[in-house]
Amino acid sequence: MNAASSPEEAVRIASVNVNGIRAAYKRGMQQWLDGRGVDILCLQEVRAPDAVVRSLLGENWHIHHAEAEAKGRAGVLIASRQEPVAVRTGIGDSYFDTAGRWVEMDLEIRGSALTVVSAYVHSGEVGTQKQDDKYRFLDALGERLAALRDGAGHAVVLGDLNVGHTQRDIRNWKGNVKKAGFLPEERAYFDRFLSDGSGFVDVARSLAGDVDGPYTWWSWRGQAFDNDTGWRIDYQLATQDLAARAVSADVDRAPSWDTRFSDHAPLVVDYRI
Amino acid sequence: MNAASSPEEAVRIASVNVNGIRAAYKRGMQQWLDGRGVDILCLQEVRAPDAVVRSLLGENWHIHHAEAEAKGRAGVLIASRQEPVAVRTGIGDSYFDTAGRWVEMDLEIRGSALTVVSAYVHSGEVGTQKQDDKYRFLDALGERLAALRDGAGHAVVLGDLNVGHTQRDIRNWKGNVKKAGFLPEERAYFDRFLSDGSGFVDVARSLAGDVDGPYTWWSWRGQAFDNDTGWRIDYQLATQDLAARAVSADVDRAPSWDTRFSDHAPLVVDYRI
DNA sequence: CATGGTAAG
DNA sequence: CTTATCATG
Repeated sequence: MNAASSPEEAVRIASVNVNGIRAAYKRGMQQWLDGRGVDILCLQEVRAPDAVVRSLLGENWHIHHAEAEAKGRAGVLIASRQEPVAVRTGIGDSYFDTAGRWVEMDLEIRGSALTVVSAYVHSGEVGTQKQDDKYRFLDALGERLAALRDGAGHAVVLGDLNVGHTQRDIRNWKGNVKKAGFLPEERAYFDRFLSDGSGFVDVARSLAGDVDGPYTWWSWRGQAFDNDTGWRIDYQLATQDLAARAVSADVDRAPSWDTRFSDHAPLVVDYRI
Repeated sequence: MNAASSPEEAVRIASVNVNGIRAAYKRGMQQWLDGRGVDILCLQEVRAPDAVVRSLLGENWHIHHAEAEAKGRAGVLIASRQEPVAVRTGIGDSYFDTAGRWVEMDLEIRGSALTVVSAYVHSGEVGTQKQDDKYRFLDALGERLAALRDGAGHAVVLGDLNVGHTQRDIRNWKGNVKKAGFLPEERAYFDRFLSDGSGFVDVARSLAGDVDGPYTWWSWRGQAFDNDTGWRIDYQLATQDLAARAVSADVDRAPSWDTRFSDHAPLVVDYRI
């Protein structure tokens, strides 16, 4: 784990799929947060009513939270130490307006405009409506990326995007080419999202280089965590100028199975703004 | 807790609402059973598939188990160390044939015929269908008691009958006169079941005498267990001759909250047959 | 293998 | 406050 506060002139942004914030807090998420000096905390799969979320996170945040219509499902939020300029809910396709999968926050950081998006893409399941919904959501995500790229300020779209982009992003890629999360059609979306000219950079991959992982999700089942049989499906996709200002990207993999507070690990990036 | 095996020439019959046999085993039911020398074990609210039940109880029982049609609900069984002469499922009213609330086992104990019934009466809820079902089940129970009384051998109808008979059977009877489990109409059934001429005796009451309790159920909530705010709703109703042969009736109240394996305590009776 | 909601107790 | 099931991940 890194220093307890972000470096001078840097903003620390963390993305975590908490898989139920109540369970995560029971398992020690607060201790992680206390030691991490996060400026902007972005969560996915919050799975709790707003009042519960606010009482868990405490008073010292400006929270923008979008619950799903279905109780106990999905839910995304952005919690900022600094007051936001604006907040929005919804990816632009009204079909997803009550899905609890997309929130945006505009901030002004030392004179620079920054838009942060916390996103939770569908898990999907081949041959079901869920997979259709996932593609439709990814379509909308592509459109929103283009609009953000064409905007004035910095932007970072982060969260659980539920797709492994390349063979380096999944431990057992050969066994998963027909599974939701590593389908060729899903991966092609990410080829487009991250192509030259897309205006966006996969910050963790850019800083880690051409290596396997680092993974951000491991099944609870079996020995997946202990064997590091994981998937890199949590991302921070930053506009080019912002990505160039990223000085570190860390996956806070827990030291052991029983110290995990979620099946996902936090992805923490420091941006020098 | 009593001696580890039943006295010579006595048969030890235990009744327990386990509130889910899997949870009960996790909480240490096996240790209770190991130390108790039970000859005939009668369970209610088993709430598990037959294969799971048999693997938990092990090989050394003759088990007659009636699951409910609805998975994870109700379920009663009788497990005997000795091979039964016959087994039956169902109280006689076919409406309850798949309810998982009534099983019978005929045994021959040193030349005497003994019928054991494990019963799980509905909890009921005032003003709902559940209360109607409870009364209908109690009607059938009354008819079956009469038939057993008129039969040749000994009989004991035991289990979670979900009614407190008298003011001595509920800690807070005044607060519960309008609650299912202590309604005048429900209590009147027990007046009839246990009247002179009914042929049946409430063994635990008969041996305990005119005292408060001993209770057999305490809500999981609050301090009900620690304060002994309980209900006596688990019974062994024995035919007169058999009841006269009961030498002890013990409620195995756990020493502390966290050593309970169910919200009900076992009711263990030794019959000198 | 975990999450939360649910019906039931 | 606990049980098991359920849909979801």
